[in-house]
Amino acid sequence: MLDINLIRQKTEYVANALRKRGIETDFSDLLYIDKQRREKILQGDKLKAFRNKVSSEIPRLKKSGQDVSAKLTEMKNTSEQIKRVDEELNKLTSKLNKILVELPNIPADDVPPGGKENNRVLRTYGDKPVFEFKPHNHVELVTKLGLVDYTRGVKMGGNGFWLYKGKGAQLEWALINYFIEEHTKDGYEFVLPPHLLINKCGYTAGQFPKFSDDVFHIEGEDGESTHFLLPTSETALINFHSNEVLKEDKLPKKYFAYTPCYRREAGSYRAAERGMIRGHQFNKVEMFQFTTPETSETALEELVGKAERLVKGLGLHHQVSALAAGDCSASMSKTLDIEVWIPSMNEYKEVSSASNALDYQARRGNIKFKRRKTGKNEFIHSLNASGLATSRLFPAILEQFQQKNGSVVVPEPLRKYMGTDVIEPVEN
RNA sequence: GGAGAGAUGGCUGAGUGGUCGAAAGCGGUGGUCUUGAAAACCAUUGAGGGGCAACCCUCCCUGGGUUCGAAUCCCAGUCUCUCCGCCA
Repeated sequence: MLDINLIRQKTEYVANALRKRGIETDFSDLLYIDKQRREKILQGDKLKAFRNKVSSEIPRLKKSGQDVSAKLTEMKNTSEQIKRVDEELNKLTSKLNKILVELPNIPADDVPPGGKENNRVLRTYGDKPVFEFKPHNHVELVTKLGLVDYTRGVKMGGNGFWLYKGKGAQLEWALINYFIEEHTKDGYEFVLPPHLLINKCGYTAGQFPKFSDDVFHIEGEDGESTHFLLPTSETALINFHSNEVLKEDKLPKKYFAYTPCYRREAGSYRAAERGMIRGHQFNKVEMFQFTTPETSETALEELVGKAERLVKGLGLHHQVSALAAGDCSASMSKTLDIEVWIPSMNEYKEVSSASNALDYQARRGNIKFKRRKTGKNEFIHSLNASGLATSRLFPAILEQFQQKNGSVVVPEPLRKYMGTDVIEPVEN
């Protein structure tokens, strides 16, 4: 949520910033409602001040034996007026919020304008592997190696689901273990949150109301959505401290969570993404930080650095990109992606997205900290970064580390969890 | 699933129609004392909003209602806790 005061005071600045996302906003309606609303507040406050004044006089007058019936009638009238004004005020407030809630975050100054095509590659690690044989794609590899079963996955979950088995399940779990170990070493606190969240959580994260259709909803007896399956544990973690006032010296708060992520991905099927590039469920470890406003920028660098170290540790060729404004999700002011090379697709695919939401989510979730110096409560800044999502790493590992004989070399950090250095083909 | 209890400031906890935004304690902050610290003592200490300001308004789980006036009374809902039953 954007600050209405900012929109009121720097209307052009906000409009220009949102233009970078490719959004044309006309704030005249919003500002008009805002003005009306403040007038209503003033009107109501005056009436209430009057009511309070007279109400406190009444018991005194009664005690001294005076007749107060005229005042009582007058106050009844005043109270009715107040009720009417409050009703109008409520209408204006919800009108205002309805608009405000749908506005996306303002892109940071150093975020390039435009859409995907303006994403900038900041740096690249390693080189594209060169094969002296005809390399297989990951769908062929997982089948030959018996790691992932698409047919049986679909028997259970339907289209868009797969299952891991044998060494595949172990490899998947090894990745998660590797991440957990690294984050724990870095002092992040491990959280296993609920996977079903109440709708308020989606609102705080910025997922709702606009992108409510992207997630799986759970309906109650009346057919209304009561919960939803989290599309990323960010949605859970941002709510960890909702409606709390944190102590400044306890910041930054650093967490990480492991959960599967559930997404509808309606209409996003692409033949090029068959395999495990895009499914309704995938595993992800997510890092999260609550920081003071002045430290969120360096926190973002820390998160990107951490995610990058994990990919480097696996020895995968990858790049880091700065997303253009239009490619950043609505809640985020700045996003850096880490993309890993998938040889068969001839493409880099996202394995981590690190973002700074500034106070956008904090406003929605009412998350503050007490500034020691001033004693005032301020909104915290929230940041999140995948660390990492497995569903693209798995194919990348198989494809980048495949051998001529069809086996795959296990990245060093995973070997202790796998109990093997190489995954060999199996009889199916 | 059945029965009961409860929800008040950072925390504990008083308050059952009118100087209650709210006692008291703890905690926090500042100070006195001390070589320093502790203890003790003194002072101070909720949040949000409107207004240039003086100042005013709102908030005692949420939403309605009664009343001139509600933390306090009534209705609905949410959540928490305890006990019983059932189940992983």
